[in-house]
Amino acid sequence: MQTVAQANSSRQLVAGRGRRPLRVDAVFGSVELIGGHMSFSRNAEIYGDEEPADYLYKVASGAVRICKVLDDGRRQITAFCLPDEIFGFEVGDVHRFAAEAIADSRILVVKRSTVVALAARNGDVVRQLWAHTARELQSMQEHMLLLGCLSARERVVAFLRMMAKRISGGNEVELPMARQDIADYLGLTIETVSRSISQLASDATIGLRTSRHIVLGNRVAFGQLNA
Amino acid sequence: MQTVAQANSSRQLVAGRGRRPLRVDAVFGSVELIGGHMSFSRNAEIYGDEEPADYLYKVASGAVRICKVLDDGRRQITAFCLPDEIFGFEVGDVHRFAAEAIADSRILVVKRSTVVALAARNGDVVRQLWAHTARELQSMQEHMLLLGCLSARERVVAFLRMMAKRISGGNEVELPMARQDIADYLGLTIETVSRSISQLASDATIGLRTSRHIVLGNRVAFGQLNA
DNA sequence: CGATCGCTTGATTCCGATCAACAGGAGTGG
DNA sequence: CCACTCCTGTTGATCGGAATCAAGCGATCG
Repeated sequence: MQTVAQANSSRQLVAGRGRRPLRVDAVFGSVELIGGHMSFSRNAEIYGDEEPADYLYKVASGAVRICKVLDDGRRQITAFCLPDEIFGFEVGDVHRFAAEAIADSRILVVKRSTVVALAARNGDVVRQLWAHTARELQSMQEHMLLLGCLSARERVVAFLRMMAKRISGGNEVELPMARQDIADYLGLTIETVSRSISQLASDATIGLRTSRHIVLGNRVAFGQLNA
Repeated sequence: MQTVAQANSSRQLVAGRGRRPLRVDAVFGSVELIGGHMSFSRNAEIYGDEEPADYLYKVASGAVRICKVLDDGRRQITAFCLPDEIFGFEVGDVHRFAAEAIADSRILVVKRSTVVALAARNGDVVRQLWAHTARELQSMQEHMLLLGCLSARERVVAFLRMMAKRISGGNEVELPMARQDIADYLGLTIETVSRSISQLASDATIGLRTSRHIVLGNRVAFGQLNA
């Protein structure tokens, strides 16, 4: 991990002092340049709910879940973060949700103070942070639609389609997360997720190479919300 | 509705040219100064899903629902907007959800281009927009927890507590929305909402002055997530 | 006044949760 | 190596909470 002073000199490198203003991705694309990196093994906590938010993170490899657990053990996963994606930056100074590694992961880290200092001087950085928050907001809204309206089967189909799009862009996925994580993301139980996937497979709506390796049929790959 | 030129002169007024930088609320607090206003009757659409996002709105009186309807008629309300609250500003140029008046409402309106122009020149404006988006994100995440984890009764209690806090700050609420809106917000049916409220009343967990006027008992007013 | 709307309540159905058992690896240690 | 356990995922049986279907009530309105 670097000091703020070192990060500041990096900032000038990134900003290209005296040249054009920072372009989109100037911060997020350059996390590698100004931060350190850490490794987390499967199920390790990256940060906890209510902990101070001192860092900004970017997935280098592996995958991360953003979640919160209620007193009685019920858990909701609000998002999965895949390679190249950013997480952990809060407007306040405390994390509202926890972040945990789904698989063994390498995570890039930048001090929050570095980003804040950057943002204080450069409006484009703030614009990027804002745009990033707005994209997160959008996917949360989509997810609320899923949680509020869709049946179990529909949720699983929507999930598989989304993961296929995000991970491979095609119609074949290697899921990085366990069934329990899928269940907690979709607001279902592990049994219901497993059953839904089995039924989709026996419908030939999807193909199951292994339990984690799934091939989407054309209906699922290109259809609308309903399967 | 004013022109951009007029709005720009307002900007200088608000910014206090040559003085301190814009304070928090410089944009949102001054919507009255730089925009127009419109009236909407109950159930009127303020803007639709997929429509161009040309304006930023602020509730003067009444209340608004932010929602999306699926092809088959299933509807999810993602948020309610109460007096003094802002809605309708998107990062992209298209609305992702519709906005409709819940009750007869007066809505203040500012052209998006005005805000964008302001933001282009003033970093604090961007910071405010970002902070606003971040607050929205936070409440969406809380709502996902509700939709993914809570039982019907728990959802209704959480909803009543939230509305009481937002509207009166105390333990008594006059709900501005119909049961159907509550149901679509909580991911339940109207019958389940009605039944839950009736049961809470017969438990003496809440008091029902009228169907919309609700008094929260101390357990509900100050308790945690579970009722 | 009938008609519509918002809300409530009752009866029944059904989807997903729960409880329970088991199969296939992966890792561990003798 | 095998026996062992642990972990993940699947499947079956049953239960229960919320959805659905249906009816009725009071208020508001044309």
